[in-house]
Amino acid sequence: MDDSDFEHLLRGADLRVTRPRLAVLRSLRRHPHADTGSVLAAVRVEEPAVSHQAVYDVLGALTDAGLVRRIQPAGSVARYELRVGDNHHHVVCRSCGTVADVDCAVGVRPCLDASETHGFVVDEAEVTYWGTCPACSTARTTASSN
Amino acid sequence: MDDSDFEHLLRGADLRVTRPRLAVLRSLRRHPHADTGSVLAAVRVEEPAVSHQAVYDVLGALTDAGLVRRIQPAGSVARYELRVGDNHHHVVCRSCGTVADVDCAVGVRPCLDASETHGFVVDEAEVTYWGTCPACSTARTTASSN
DNA sequence: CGGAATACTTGACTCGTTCAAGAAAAGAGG
DNA sequence: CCTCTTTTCTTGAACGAGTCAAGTATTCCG
Repeated sequence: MDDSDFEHLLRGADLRVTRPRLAVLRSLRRHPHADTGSVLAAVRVEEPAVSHQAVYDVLGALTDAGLVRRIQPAGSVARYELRVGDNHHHVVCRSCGTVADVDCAVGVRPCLDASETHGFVVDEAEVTYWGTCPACSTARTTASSN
Repeated sequence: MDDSDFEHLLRGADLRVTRPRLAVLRSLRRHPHADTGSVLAAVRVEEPAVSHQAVYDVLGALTDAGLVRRIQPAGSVARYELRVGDNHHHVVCRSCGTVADVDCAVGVRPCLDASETHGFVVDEAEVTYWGTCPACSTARTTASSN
């Protein structure tokens, strides 16, 4: 994924190619699962004049176009990632909020066939694994052994 | 689940039995998946003097004690339900936000065994099904056929 | 019934996100 | 290359769920 790929991605989605948009995409390539604030900070390293509203707009437009995916684990602000279309899932650390990708355990569309959905037409099954990340596990063990 | 059950539940969790707490529990019995605002409104029907902060505190205490479960689908405010400990899941309507319960499709702990969790110690797998509820499906079909 | 601990009220405040209006830039067509 | 229309960005204010803090009231143990 280099800049010309990003450009094609944008044009393919009928979106204009702008410096803020390229900067947001580059930032997400470097920092998957970044929240809006982090994206804004990263963007401003290369494009200091970009407004926070522009980042919200860009992330919204990219999400609507399907170029990025928005996730929002309970208790967290919105986070974004470039990896789309492969129905992967996420592990979230209860302690520090860190997010990591998890591939599908059961198959291509795990758990998508719910037993009884009360007449809902289901189009996506999102799995969130909750637990403790390696760093927080270590910290906790170390602390309790003192 | 009557009031004396609620009372035993609270005492069993080392929580004092108070009018606001009973009112919150009754409200959740009547309206599963209610958000804080709805709970507050329902509580005030019977207990007009209860503050919004009290409802936040009560819901927090009940959640910490494991008496209620907090869910928060992306884009929604926090919602609460009395049904705990059975690892059931939820369908959420993309259009109106309505939530319904879904029992486990695969077994008791579906998808809990993620293939590769990057060293995370996973203790829960939360599944959120996204789709369209019956009411919104009907509305959409009707509108487009005009 | 009295006293310590817990729970609630009040009111201010934070922060992620959205709204609105006008200025700037992209890119199609000439 | 230039102009015009549309989209995108800037600026600045506002919203709302949730939290913080200090003081008052309630629960319930002994």
